[in-house]
Amino acid sequence: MRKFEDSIPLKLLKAREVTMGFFRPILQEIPMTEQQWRVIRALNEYEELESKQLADLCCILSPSLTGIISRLEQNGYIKRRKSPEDQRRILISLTDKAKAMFSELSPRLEQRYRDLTDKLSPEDMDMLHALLTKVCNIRL
Amino acid sequence: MRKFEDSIPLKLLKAREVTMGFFRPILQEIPMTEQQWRVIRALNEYEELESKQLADLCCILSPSLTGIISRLEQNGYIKRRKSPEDQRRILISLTDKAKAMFSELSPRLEQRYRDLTDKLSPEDMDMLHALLTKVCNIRL
DNA sequence: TATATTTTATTAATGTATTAACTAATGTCC
DNA sequence: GGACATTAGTTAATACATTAATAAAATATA
Repeated sequence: MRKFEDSIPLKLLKAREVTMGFFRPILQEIPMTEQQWRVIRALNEYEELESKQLADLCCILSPSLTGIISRLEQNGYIKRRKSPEDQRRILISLTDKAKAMFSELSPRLEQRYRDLTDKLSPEDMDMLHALLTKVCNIRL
Repeated sequence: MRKFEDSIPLKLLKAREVTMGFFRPILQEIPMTEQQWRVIRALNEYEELESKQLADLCCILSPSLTGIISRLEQNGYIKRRKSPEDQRRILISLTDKAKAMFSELSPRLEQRYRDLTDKLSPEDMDMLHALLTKVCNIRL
């Protein structure tokens, strides 16, 4: 039988832990959780998003996102408005404060990302991206 | 600048979500959380473990493990005793009830694991294992 | 040997994960 | 136009994640 440590889900978890170790110290300075930062980063790229789109992109379930959104709003990092066409939908975007914070933090985090990816060869990185994409597209 | 979705940590998270989707329905029948099952699986393989070893193997932080252990104990799945040499350490092992439950559940979960890994070629699986091992060994 | 330091495990406080149940708005069918 | 199902978002309940602080046992040091 396969060994405990040879499980793909467990190795994915550990790998993620290792990689997040590169970024957590910087995020703590704000402080900002990794989930909050994921939301900020997605909104920085897509300007305005519905709650569901945000959940999908960030890999966060709706009930969790509800709390994350409201905390980010309390801290002045995001704005919310109802969609004109569909009153159920909520449209979310960054405040100027969030954009400023993003500009401050982003370069340092990008540098860390380079530090991280530099530990693997470019070929390994490409292969890793490709394999993870394949895994993400597996359907039960 | 690299796109939001191209982040390795995010892809690791999504890949893990996809893979866990194969097992969650079965664990829910007990019910048993994925963290609890990870602890059960580790103990099934190593017989008896200290709390810290368990945390390391399962990739669970000590404060989380404290709660998981006590819940598993309440449900009659694990036993705990103090280490004779070092009164700080706690030694944890499975009860007969847990071993029986493991024998019941394990074959179905192993089948799911095969279903999962069969979606990739053996070469891709080997490559994925190798790359994840490399990532896990990266040090800040 | 008394004190300081380190280590293991826990507690506390806040935030997120997961499932189920719920509300409200939209869409569908007749 | 009203009963129906569908969808987006929230609430509730329980479990886990993360950091900091703590208590107790072992170790190191003076």
